[in-house]
Amino acid sequence: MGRAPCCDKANVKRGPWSPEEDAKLKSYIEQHGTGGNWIALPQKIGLKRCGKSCRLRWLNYLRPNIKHGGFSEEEDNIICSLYISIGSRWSIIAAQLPGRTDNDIKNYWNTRLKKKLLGRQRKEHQLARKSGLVKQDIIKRSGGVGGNSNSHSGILAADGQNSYWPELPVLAVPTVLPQQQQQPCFNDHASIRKLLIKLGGRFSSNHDTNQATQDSSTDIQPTYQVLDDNNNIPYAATAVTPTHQMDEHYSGKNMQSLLVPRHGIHALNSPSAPVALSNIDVISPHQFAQTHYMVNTDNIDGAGNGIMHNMFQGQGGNYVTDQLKEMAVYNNNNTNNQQRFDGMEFLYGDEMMIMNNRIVSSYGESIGWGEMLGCPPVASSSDDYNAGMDRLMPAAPVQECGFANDQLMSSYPGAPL
DNA sequence: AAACGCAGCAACCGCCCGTAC
DNA sequence: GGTACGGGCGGTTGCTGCGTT
Repeated sequence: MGRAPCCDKANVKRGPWSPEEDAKLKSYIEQHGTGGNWIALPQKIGLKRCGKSCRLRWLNYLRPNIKHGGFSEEEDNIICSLYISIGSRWSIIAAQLPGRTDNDIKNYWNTRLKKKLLGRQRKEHQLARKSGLVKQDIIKRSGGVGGNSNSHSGILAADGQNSYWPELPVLAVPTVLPQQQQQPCFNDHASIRKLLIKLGGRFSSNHDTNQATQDSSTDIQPTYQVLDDNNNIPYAATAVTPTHQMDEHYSGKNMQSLLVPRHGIHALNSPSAPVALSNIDVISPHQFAQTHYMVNTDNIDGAGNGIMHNMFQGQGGNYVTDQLKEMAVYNNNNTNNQQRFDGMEFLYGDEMMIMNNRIVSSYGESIGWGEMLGCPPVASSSDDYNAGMDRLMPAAPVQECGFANDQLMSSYPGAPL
């Protein structure tokens, strides 16, 4: 059944907004708010516009504190990191960048970042061809699945060099897939994400491509925790952003406002990425497994306590909270796995499917979530989970594990409800 | 100087989801 | 439980300005 249009298209004005229209809309909303009904709003103020159009105009342009253009390197990195994690969910990405709108970020991605990425990819490809044999040898010696200790590398490299993105574990997939011998095709999210992973997320011009090709597979770097004065782990942007390069928003006095509140959202046992839930799984498969699902949503205060409020002010606390809750639990739903797995093929090759919670590759192998991500496959309780994580990452402290609720804890992939 | 092509961005479109009835 | 409706979102379109030929 079709839907009735939200407005009479014949009688509404379309196209660019005039200053007069802007002024009308802005002054009305500032005085009266939206009244909870965008459809009725234009009639109230005598605008011949569709309600949806008014909403967009307000959200993307007239709303206070909107920033346009001038994206920083840090913002680039955050956008790319989140793109890897969650794909083109621009509204969630926008929630991480104060003053940015989803539309702005979407446009920026489509018109600039993607091209920037392509430019780097060409360089990478040339270098990869030169160093391909050497790299394979190093991967072989470094141990492959599980035994690869670089899978929980940290925010900063041991030598103090920036490691914008933590390294990803090298999985025991065929080292060179047929597709990888060709120029990648960037016609879908998955391909772009694969490239992002391959590049290690380094978009900064001060990162030369040599560095990029090396540290994605060869460096074994210690983990650094960035803690605040109260031994809390600050905002997850540190995972993608060296502390000394963080912009003012994420550093110094503002850092305090970004701290995860006690008993709030916590990334469990995440050595390098203390990930506030909203940052989801910015980084490594370890973190993808852990931070994505280990969420004590009971303690998320949608009304805006602590980090949630500070990060999402103006976004509607409950909205973001709900988004995050959704992400925290989705993996319990097999039907969602396929959708959510889109773009994660980089973990196990291009051809794969999910059968009974196991990922089956085109190579006839089957691994569980936990195995694939280097995590305990099943945690039936918080103790089990912690034990498993201790085994895997003994050096990584558990910060404020929010195990107030076993149900949410069990949303770890493969865990029982 | 004119024509053309391209990049950037604002706005629109259509679908999905949550909610009220 | 089914339907209608509004809000929200991601994808796409089309306009504008700038650079190149």
